Amino acid sequence: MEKRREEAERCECMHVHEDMIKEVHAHMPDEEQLADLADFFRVFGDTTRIRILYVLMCSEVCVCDIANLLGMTQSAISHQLRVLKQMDLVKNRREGKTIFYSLADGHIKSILSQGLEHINE
Amino acid sequence: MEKRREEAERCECMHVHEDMIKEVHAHMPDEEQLADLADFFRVFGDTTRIRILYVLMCSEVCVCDIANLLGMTQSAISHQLRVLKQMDLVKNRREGKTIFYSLADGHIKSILSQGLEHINE
DNA sequence: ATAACATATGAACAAATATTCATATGAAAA
DNA sequence: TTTTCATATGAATATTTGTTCATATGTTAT
Repeated sequence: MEKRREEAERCECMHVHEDMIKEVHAHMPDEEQLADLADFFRVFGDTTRIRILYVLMCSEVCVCDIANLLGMTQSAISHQLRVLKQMDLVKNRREGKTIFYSLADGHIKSILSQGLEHINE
Repeated sequence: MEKRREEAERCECMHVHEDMIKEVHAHMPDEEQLADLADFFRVFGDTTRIRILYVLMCSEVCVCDIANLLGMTQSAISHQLRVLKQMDLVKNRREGKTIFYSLADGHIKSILSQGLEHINE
């Protein structure tokens, strides 16, 4: 029976109160904000990007210096810098042939620190 | 020529000072910490997990209530709760057949808030 | 014991992602 | 103008990831 099949995946328990359901929905960010939040944190979810951010914490650096510092190809770094730029975590500035990248936002450092705090218990 | 090929990907510029290179490496977390950091933030990089965390901010809830609240299958929620648990973001407690989940850590809320702050500029 | 229910989990699949390779762009130097 | 160099980008590929489906585990009630 179809009905049984549908219900197979749903459990019927309901420990939660009516007003709690309302509270949850009241505090839940809307779909767009949720997506933006996830996108934002996903950027920090890659060691290459985190390394780049740590480099930029020290100083403004050009793409190829980052590549050399991290021992990776220019292309890989460039692709990741684009991701970081799209998320407004870094900004850049041209000087002749060279393009210098720097942190766009002061509290990037504090977000990474909080992450470190957590993983070090 | 092999040499040309190798160098094709590496640029030779070096705007960076010697002591800067040292400073970068001094401040850079080691490989293990980088991986842990990335793992930690990647957990926040999915809307389902973020939604679960927002639910748990309101109260301790059982798996199937979360599933019902979010309109998702029990299995999907269970898989994600495992991820959250592995990362020590949630804890659980058994009461008969039911297993109640709750936030493991107070500063999860503050991390999400910082994320929201950033995306709202 | 057996049935019923809440949760967990392994396998399979589709979608997203990071890197590489080859090449394009854009600026300075020759 | 042509070459050179720093950077960007599109396509291809391998890996990771989220969900589903089917089923296992573990607890309570019958």
